[in-house]
Order: sequence, then structure tokens, then C-alpha cells
Amino acid sequence: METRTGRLSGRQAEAARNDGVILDAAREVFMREPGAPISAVAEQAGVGVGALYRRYAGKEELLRTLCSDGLHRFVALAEAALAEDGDPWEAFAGFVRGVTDSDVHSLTVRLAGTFTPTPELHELAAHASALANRVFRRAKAAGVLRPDLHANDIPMIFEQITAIRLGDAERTATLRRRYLALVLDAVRAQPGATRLPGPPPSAEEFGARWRPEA
Amino acid sequence: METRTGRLSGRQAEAARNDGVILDAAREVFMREPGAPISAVAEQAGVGVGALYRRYAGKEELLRTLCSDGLHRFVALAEAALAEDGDPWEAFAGFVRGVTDSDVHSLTVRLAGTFTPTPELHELAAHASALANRVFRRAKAAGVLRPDLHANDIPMIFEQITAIRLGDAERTATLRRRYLALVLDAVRAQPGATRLPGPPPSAEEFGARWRPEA
DNA sequence: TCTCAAACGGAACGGATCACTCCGTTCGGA
DNA sequence: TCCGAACGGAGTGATCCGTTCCGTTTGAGA
Repeated sequence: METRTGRLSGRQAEAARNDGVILDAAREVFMREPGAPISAVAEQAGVGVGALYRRYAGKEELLRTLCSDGLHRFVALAEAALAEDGDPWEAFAGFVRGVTDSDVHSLTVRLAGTFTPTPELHELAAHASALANRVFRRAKAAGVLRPDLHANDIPMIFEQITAIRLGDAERTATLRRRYLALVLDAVRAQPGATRLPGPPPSAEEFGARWRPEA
Repeated sequence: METRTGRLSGRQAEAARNDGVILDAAREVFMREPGAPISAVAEQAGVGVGALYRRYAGKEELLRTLCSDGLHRFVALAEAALAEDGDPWEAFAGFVRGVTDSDVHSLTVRLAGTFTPTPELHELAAHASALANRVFRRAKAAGVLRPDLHANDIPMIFEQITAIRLGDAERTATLRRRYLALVLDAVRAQPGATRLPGPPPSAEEFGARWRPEA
């Protein structure tokens, strides 16, 4: 046998491979069921629970890692949308579709509340939220959004789309696209629109999510 | 003291009162958290667990009762919508708003899967679904709905609205109204609408919900 | 070929939760 | 005063789950 596979070999190679496998498994399992047991993650990854605890001090650390990951993806999507300088509507819609497709909402808000957040996570979340607001304001300024839509409506839309879950992951993704298309039609500036009732959520209301349990 | 309060007195009166109190408590608790323990229902009702088990053989029976209740409400709403003979759009929208406001979706689909359904419940569900389809078709025939909207899209919309949960019950209701208004704008026949991507859910896909666990 | 440390799998432990039972208590009608 | 209906809630047994621990496997170096 070679002394190296890529760069590592033997047990080290297996360990390096498992790093990724475990994270992917955790993402899949916890997105499907936020309260799933650790053993389910191990099973999905095809490893023992020991391999899991070798990498993470406990369940919380794993969840925090996942959440942090999700926020980074979210930030990347928002930055990409802000970097775009074509059609303002497409930049906005593309961003929303990206968040939906990568199911980033499940990885962030949905996981919050199942663990005690660190200050760094809070900061990251605030940063992500600020970027998303910029994406929103840019579209708003361009006049492509209905006037009564508020920035804080966007997370609620993600929440609704995330609730769609039917069949396997692929089918779910297709259906989410379908209903996202529906709301996007409503979100776009249009003549005949009714006025949205009730105030949008406030920042404080969202903040309560991160505190104890749900 | 009188021999009767209304019609009953003493312990019997308390028992009759508790009947309703317990059901209301169960509805509130399980709608907030479908996996809540029985003791939470007792606490919310202000009674001991014993009082609960005096009325229901077990948790499942309570859940089935709740679900059956919800389906009956749903049927009533659908029948009311069909009885209306004014504006077809308003009949449809009123129905959807009614289901949203009474949170009937939580009481039915959301509870299904947490218990093993009886044949009667299945029948009731089928009946409810058939009525809802008639409401949908009526609106569709009147031309007030976008053409690419399918009857099976309606339950999915309920699902999304039900996912909205922020603050107390009243705030949640207000927010649901807000986002329901948003999708209703998209659901209504309109000129500039894009075509909805992907096929709507099938009856089989919905049926899978009622089987084992989730 | 032999040795050893790194990494693994998964049984076992301990704590928590929960559905359900059981019994002593309360209450009101006779 | 007595009795039974209804109650409250502690107790029970089972289940679940996070975490630990240890025997086993693997491959690199000697």
C-alpha cells in the first residue's frame, strides 16, 4: 500500500473522511428532526457514537457547529446577492431561492433554542441578519417589492417554506420551490395587491427565539 | 344550597364543568406542542391527572377526540363556504381564513402521526377533504383562482401558515392573517403571475402522513 | 514480524421523562 | 352521619438518551 492517500493514510485517512461524513450526517438528521438523538447521527454516518464524541465534547457543540455552518452559508448567499449588479428583482429572488434550496433556515433558527447560544453565534446571527436586510432594502429601493412588505417579513417567509416537508428530500425541495414561487409572486410589486394586515414581527420578537426553550 | 345549579349540582356539576375545561386545555396544550405530556394538560386545566384518566382511557383516546373535533370544525367551515352564494372569491377566502383562524390544521394533520388512527377518523378525514375540494373547485370554476393552482395546494398552504408561531396565541393569529393575506394575493387570478414550478402534492403523498410516525 | 498508539464500535450506566395506577381525601346528597 | 362519586397527585415501571468506557482493529515504524 502507499504511504499516503492524498496526504494521509490508514487510520488518519479514515478519521479525516469521518470528519466530513459525520458533519453531513448530523446536518441531514437534525434538519429532519431537530430533537433527534446522537445515536441517530452515528447510525446515519455509519460510525459508532465513540467516533462522534472524539470530535465533539457533546451534543451542544455539534449543534453549535452546525448552526455556525448554516450562518456562514447564509452570509455567503447574502454577499453574493449584494455583489450582483444586474436585475434587482433577480438578485433578491435568487437570494431567497438560495436560502430555500440550501435549507439554511433549518440550520439556524430552527436549531436555535435546542442549545444555549454562544456570544459568537449571536454576533454571527446579527451579521447575517444585517446582510439580509441590506439585500431587502436594495430590492425595496429599486421598487420591485410591494410597499407594505417589511424586512422582518422575510424570515417569516423562510419559516413558512421550511415547514414544507413531504416525501424525501428531493421531493421536498421541489415542493418548496413551488410555494416559494407562489409567495414571490405576492411579494413582487403589483397593482392589484391588497394591503397586508397587522404589523410585521419586530426584532424583539425574533430575539425571544434564542433564549430558553420552545 | 339549591339542589341544582343549572341541572346538576355538587360533584356532578364540577365533573360536567371539567369535561369542557379538560378538552379546552388539551386543545391548547397539544396545539402548542404536539408531544406534550398528559400532566401538562392536567396542569393547564387545573385538575389532577386522575380526573383526566377518568374520562379518557389513555393519551391516544384524548388525541383522537381532539382530532375528530377538529375535523368536524373543518367540515362545518367547508359546508358554510359551500352554502354561501355571494362572491365566489370571498367564499373561498373566507373558508381559508376560517381554517386558519381556528387553527384546525393543527388539530388534524399535525396530530395525525402521533396516534394510530381509527377507520372512522379516516373516513371523516376523507369527507373533510372532499368538501374542501368542492370549495376549491367552485372557486376555480368561477375563475377567481390562478389556473396553475391545484386543489392539493391548499393543504400545503395551511401547513405553511400553521408553521407561523411567534409570541402568544393572539400575536400568532395576527401574524397568520398577515401572511395568509400575502398568499391569497398570489392565489388569486392575476395577469402577471409566473407559472408555478413542479407538480402539486398527490393524494398518496398526503396519505403517507397518517401511517406510522414522523 | 512485532509493538504501540490512534481511532473505532457499541454495550452499559445513570439520569430524566412520561404514561398510567392507586389510594387517601373531599364533597354533597340522602 | 354515612356513602359513593369525583378528585389530586405521589408513586411506579418502562423507555429514551447523553455520555462514558473498554475491548478491538488498524497501520506506521522499528
